[in-house]
Amino acid sequence: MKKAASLTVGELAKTAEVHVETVRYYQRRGLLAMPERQYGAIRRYTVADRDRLRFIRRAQRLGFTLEEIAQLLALDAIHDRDRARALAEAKVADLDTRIADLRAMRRVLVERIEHCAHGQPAEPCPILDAFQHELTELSTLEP
Amino acid sequence: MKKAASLTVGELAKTAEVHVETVRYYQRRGLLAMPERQYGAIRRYTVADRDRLRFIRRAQRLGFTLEEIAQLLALDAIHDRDRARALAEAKVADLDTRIADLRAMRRVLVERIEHCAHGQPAEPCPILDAFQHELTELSTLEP
DNA sequence: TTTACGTCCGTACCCGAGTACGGAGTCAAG
DNA sequence: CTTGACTCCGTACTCGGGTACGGACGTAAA
Repeated sequence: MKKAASLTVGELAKTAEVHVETVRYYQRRGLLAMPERQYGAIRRYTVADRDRLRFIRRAQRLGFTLEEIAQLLALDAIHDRDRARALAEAKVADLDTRIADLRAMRRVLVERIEHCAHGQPAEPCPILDAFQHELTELSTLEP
Repeated sequence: MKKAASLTVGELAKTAEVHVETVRYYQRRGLLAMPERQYGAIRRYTVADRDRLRFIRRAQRLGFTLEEIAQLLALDAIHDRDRARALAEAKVADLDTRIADLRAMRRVLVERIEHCAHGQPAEPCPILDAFQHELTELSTLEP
């Protein structure tokens, strides 16, 4: 059986695989709430905090900035459903663009690898020549 | 008819949509060669430089760091075919992971949008609750 | 109840990826 | 042959996303 988890900042950081300073930094940025300290005691965190922290890290790996992640997290709290949906839909469109670009890049890379495997050993393997020309029509992400 | 292009750094920057300082920065980082100046004259660039510059920007939008891009560009110059292929294959694996993560994120977001559209207007639209739990099994990118 | 380890907090520092600045040199059009 | 725009180059600054440091306080186990 597991107790209703109450974590110190160090435990929180460890289970979410970040440094304690990072937790504090996210709190300063408003991405994470700072639980009240009881009677000048140390702060206690919950598994919800840990999940939120993990979510932030995943989103970051996917290329979202902390600013964008703050927006994503804010959807949660929005009671204006239309606005929440619109924001979420914009994020989906963003994801679609990224996925398409990555797939295009992958396609070219694989093609070049095969080409390289079948070529004459004497000549160099110009894996990137193709990039110069074939990726020209990639859709552009918003700036 | 087009003349055999020879660009100044300003023209180069403009056609690749970066700032002049960025060109200089990439040269310092070794991503871009610095053409010789003839007799203390100003430097002249070619369309190949422009293409390389554009490639760098595209790769960057896809989430590669300048360091990684330098590696990608280096594949071009490698005559050790096995090594070039191995590097390219590692990049493909990296792309696969990123694509999978983005798709997982997209799936969850779309599902939540639909859920939100069908729910009772009175309750909040917890678009992100799902993220907390359903994205837990996302593959992790290398750190 | 002391000792060792953790928390709390401010402040300072670091790295990646640029951006800005300013003085001297280059070049083309008038 | 001068004027105005551009180039060259070093150095300094910015901004996002953290890391490191250090002194004072909290807490659990010996």
